[in-house]
Amino acid sequence: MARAATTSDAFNAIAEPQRREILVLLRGGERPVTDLARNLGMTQPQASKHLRVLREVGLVRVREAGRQRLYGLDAGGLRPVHEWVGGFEQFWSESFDRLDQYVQELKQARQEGSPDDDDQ
Amino acid sequence: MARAATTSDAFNAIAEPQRREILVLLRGGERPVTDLARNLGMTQPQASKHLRVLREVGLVRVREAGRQRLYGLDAGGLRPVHEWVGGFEQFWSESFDRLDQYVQELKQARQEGSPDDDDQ
DNA sequence: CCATCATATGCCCATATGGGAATGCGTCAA
DNA sequence: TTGACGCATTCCCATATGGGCATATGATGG
Repeated sequence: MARAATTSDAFNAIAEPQRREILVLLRGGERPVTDLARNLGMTQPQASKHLRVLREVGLVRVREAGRQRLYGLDAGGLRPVHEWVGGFEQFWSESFDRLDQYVQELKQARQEGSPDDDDQ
Repeated sequence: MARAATTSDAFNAIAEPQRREILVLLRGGERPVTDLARNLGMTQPQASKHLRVLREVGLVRVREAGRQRLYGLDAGGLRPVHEWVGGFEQFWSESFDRLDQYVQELKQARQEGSPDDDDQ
């Protein structure tokens, strides 16, 4: 096998720097392909290809607008990534002495978060 | 060019499922290569290769222990990933209560970004 | 209906990947 | 010293990538 498909995962999709840049740009609102391409200094076909990957993974969404296709952010797919990485937070917070504080923050985050609670 | 090197980035390193599993296992403490390989159902050479990538990106650390090499987590490198993805949190948390925070970040992003912008 | 703009695709290529298998080493036990 | 163990490295291979370029498809304006 070769490397896993970029479209297999949000993890794989955001492994590409340019795709990350696209997502960041889209945070500012919907944009047509050409606009993205210009702003990121890439050719239109390249932008289209990256957008396709992002679309297949469900990180962006398209909306037809005349002869343009407006791409918009659909960040839901990033949530799993955030959660997975978050599972390591305690390991990069330097002092293990403050483990209790960590737990507190966890609890607090829980209160703020949606009422739905399940843990991994 | 082909795809970016897996060793170029924490983003790229964790794009591989098996590498993610390794990291999760290491959360439980240091482990020798063979142990990891067995636990994850992969061959020893495979484990070694993955560990090498993780090492080069700085996500794991080795410690010589007799004829074993104990690999341990060094999660610091995951922090940037967590932060980057966290920048999208407001977009998947449906509560608009945080709208103000969103606006703030938007402003900040604008300052950082190039002033050049035209619209469709 | 035709010229043009906005996108998506198709091709070709160089590259690095992850898998498999074999092997090179350093370390420890007898 | 010899043999077994633990791990890293090297080769070979199939695959999909991202880049560049040309072109097909669609919608728009005259």
